[in-house]
Amino acid sequence: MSLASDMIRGHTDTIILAQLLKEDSYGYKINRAIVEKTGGLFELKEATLYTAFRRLEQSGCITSYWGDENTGARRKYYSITPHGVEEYNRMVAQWEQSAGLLQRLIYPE
Amino acid sequence: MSLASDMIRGHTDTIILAQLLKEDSYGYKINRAIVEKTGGLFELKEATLYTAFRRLEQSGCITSYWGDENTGARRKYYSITPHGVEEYNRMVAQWEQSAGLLQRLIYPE
DNA sequence: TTATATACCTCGTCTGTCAAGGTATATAAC
DNA sequence: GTTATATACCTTGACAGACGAGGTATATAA
Repeated sequence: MSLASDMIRGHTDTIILAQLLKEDSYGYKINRAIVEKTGGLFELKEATLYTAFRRLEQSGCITSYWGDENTGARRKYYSITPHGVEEYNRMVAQWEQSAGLLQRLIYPE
Repeated sequence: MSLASDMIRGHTDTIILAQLLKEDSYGYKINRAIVEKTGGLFELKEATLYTAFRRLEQSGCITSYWGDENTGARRKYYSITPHGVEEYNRMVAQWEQSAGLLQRLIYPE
């Protein structure tokens, strides 16, 4: 595992939920958006991405439906649920808190 | 695992090295310093702490020696090595980069 | 002698990540 | 026609870090 991944570890769900706040989307597109936003510095590995979708759907944070494209590969779309929005807000608050803690901890004195 | 722990995951080594930059120290004291610095909001679990010491010593980032207390429980002191300092600097840079990436990723738009 | 604080350690489990593999559709190149 | 690339989904098995639960030992205070 790369160091950057270890740093992002635990935030995968938050990142995905953030993408879904704006509009429904599907795995491939979400990953492209992440790569673009970070200027190619970060991407979610496919296995990680689809594991996260399963986890989020099981916990009621997202729901899914198949798109009705009549051309190209099929797409599975995801929607964020009200519970997902709550969880998102909670996770962002957690991130802000733990980022603050780390700032205090990783610099000497 | 608590959410906060998952956020800190991967930063344990950096936190420990940061403590050792100032002076040699031992496990129990390092943990107390962390609890104090974060106002009790975070602590390293003992199993995590001693796993990290083993990992850091094996990778040449720290060395250890037994203290010569003639009272109380024995203490195992750790020193950061030049290689450990390098690693620390690398990890801090990584943290700063990934914190920036996350800022861009966890907020919509 | 019982409790608390200090101080160290290990074992086994859990969870998130990811390499490696797979399937299927559409387009462009040769 | 077939080979390559892009799109788009998925699963399996292994790995690594975190940690609950247990253990050992010393000193002091109740």
